[in-house]
Amino acid sequence: MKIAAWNVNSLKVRLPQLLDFLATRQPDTVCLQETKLTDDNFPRAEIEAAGYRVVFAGQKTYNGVAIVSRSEASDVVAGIPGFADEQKRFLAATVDGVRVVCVYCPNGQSLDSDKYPYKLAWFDALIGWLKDELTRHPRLALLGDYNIAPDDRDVHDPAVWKDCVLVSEPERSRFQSLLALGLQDSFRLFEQPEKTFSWWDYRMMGFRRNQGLRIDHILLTAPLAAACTASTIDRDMRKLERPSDHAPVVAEISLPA
DNA sequence: ATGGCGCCACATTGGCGA
Repeated sequence: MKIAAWNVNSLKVRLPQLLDFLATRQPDTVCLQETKLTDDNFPRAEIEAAGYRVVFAGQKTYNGVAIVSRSEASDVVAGIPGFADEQKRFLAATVDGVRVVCVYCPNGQSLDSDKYPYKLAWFDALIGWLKDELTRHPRLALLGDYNIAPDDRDVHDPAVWKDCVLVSEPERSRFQSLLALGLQDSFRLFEQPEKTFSWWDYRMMGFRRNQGLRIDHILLTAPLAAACTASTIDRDMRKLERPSDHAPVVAEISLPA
């Protein structure tokens, strides 16, 4: 199966690109972030017409997550259980026997912002929930926009970004805690070209100059990682007219029947 | 020069993203 995560930065604007992505890449499951749509405005009919099902949790203007899948999603959970949060950033569902967890992790804005401790607390809640969830789901994939570049290899200019939000030690420590739960970074299971990123600033020709960060990830439990045959970042989607600032992250998994 | 781009909304400017 092919699974993907993509921060679309407004599904209203990016719907034609999503439909193109579904048609040309033929993924089985796609986790979307930053749909920026209330549920009553979600383009369910267009996605279903493309042969997919979809579950979603959205709000006006900001955030919003969705899981698009060929197969039906069951046991859908919106919001991290036990963590009170108005922001729609978390959606979990079981698809094809895999627990799919779609996350739009907080950005944090800057280390001195109120949004920064919220980001750390949000990750702590996610980690706490996962610890329990993993006991029930040996096949679990955590996909989305983590807003963390885990390593200096994931940063175009580590000196410029040193100690900034997205790379700070407390954030990277949260990412390491996810790995300590037994999850594996699918991208790093394979040899990868240097300076491969998933996000590039719209400004200053960030994409043309490849001034980016790798902040979108697909983490897999051991049984899925063992069955993972490829993990890539689909840079071509960033080359389109009016692109999202994020490119989709893709993992291919060959599970025994 | 702390800007630069893109998206959204009680819009023609400000909040936010990363």
